[in-house]
Amino acid sequence: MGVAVTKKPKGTASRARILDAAAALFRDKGYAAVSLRAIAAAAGLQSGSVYYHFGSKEEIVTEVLNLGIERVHDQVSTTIATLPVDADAATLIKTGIRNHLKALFAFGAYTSANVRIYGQVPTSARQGNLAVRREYEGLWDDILSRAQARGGVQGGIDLAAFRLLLIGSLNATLEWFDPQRGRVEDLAECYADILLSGVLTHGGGRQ
Amino acid sequence: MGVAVTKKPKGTASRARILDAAAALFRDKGYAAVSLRAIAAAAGLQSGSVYYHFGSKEEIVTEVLNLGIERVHDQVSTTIATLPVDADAATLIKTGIRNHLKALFAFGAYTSANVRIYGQVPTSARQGNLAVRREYEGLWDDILSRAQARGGVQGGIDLAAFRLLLIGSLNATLEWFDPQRGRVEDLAECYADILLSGVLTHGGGRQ
DNA sequence: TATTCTATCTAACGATTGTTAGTCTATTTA
DNA sequence: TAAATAGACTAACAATCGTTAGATAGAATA
Repeated sequence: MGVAVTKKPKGTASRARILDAAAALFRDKGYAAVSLRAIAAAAGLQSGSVYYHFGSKEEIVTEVLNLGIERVHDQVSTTIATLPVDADAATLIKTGIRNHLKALFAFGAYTSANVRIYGQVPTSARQGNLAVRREYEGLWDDILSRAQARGGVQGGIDLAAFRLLLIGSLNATLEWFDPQRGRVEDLAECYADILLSGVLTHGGGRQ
Repeated sequence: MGVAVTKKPKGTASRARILDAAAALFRDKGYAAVSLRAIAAAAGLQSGSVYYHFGSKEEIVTEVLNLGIERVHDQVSTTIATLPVDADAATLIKTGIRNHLKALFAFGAYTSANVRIYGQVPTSARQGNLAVRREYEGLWDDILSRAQARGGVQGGIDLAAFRLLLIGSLNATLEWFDPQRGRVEDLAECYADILLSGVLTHGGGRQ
C-alpha cells in the first residue's frame, strides 16, 4: 500500500465532469432547456450513466447551486479572516468586494448558473439552496456591521439594503464583464470606489 | 359613421392576454419550462389558437422582451424630459432611479421576465431585443453625461461602469423587493442616497 | 342573401423529455 | 480464485413538446 496516496475512485472524476458540464449548460440555456442527454454528452457519458451518480436532474442542479455559493463564501470569508482585527471600514468592504468578484469569475459556470437560474428551478432545489444563501448573507452582514462598528459607515445607512444593493450589483457584472478583456482587480477597485464614496462631487447630496 | 371610436377587434384582447400570461410564466419558470399549452391555458385559449396571433414561441418571447424594456424607457425618458433644463446632477440621477424602479414594479411581469430570461432565450429573440436595449443604455448615458457636464459628478468616475452598476443593482431589486410590503419611492430614495454619496463617513476614501 | 374573414377549436405529427430496467466489463475484496 | 462491487452501456417507457392541418361558428362585407 506504500505511501498514503489519496484514493481516486474512477467515478469521482465522472461526477465532477457531470457537474461542470451541467453548470455551464445551465448558465447558457437555463434549467429546463438543458436535457440530461446534453449534460451526459458534455461529460462524455450516455444519459443512463448519469443516474449512477445522481438520483435526478433536480439533485444535479441543487449541487450546482450550492457549489456556486459555497465557493464565493469560502473565498470571501478566508480573505476577510486574514485582515488585522483593527482593519478600517473601507478595507473590510473593499476586501469583500474584491474577493466576491474574484470568486465569481474564477468559478464562473457555477456562480453564474446560480445567479441566472435560481428563480426558475424546481421548488425543492431552491429550498436546498436556501441555507447556503442565508449563510452567505450572514457573512456580509457581519462584515458590514463590523465596518459600521468601527465608525467608518454612516449611521443612517440601512445595512440590509446596502448588502442587497452591493451583492446585486456585483452579481450583475456576470452579464457583461469579460475577465479576458479586463482585470477583475480593476473592476473591483472601480466598484468599491463608487459604492464607498458615491459619484457626486463636493461630498454632499445627503441632507 | 358617427364619432371616431377606436375599433376593438376581438382578437386584440386575446393577443394581450397571451402576452400577459407569457410574461408572467416566463418570469416564474424560465423560457424553456413554459409550454405553449400553459400559455394558452392561462390566456383562456387552446394551444392551437395561439398560432393565429403569433407565428411561434420565439415571436411571443421577443415581444415580451421588447415590451419589458420599452415601458421602462418610456417612463424614464418622459419624466426626465419634464425636469428644468438646469436641473442638477443629483436631481437628474435621482429622477432616473426613481422612475426606473417605478416602471420595473408597475410592469413587473414583463420587466422581470426580461431580466431573468434574456440570457436563455433563442439567439434570434436576443437579437430582436438588442436595439431596444441599446436605446435604453443610450438614454442613461445621456442622463449621466448631462449630470457630469453640470459639474455634479466626480471627474474620475467611469460613466459606463457606473451605468452598469446602477442598472444592475436596480434590476436586482426584482429578486427581493415586494412593492406590497414597502413603497417603491422609499426604495428609490435609499438606493439613490447610497449610489450618489456612498456609505463611508467623512466623505473620503478616494485618493 | 351569399360570401368572405376572424377567431377559435380539435386532433394529430414527429421529436424530445426524464427516468428506469437490464446487461456488460473491469476492478476490488474475500 | 471466487464473489462482489463500481461504473458504464443500450434500449425502451410514457409523457410532453412546438407546430400544423382542417373544421367550425359567428361577424363583417358585398
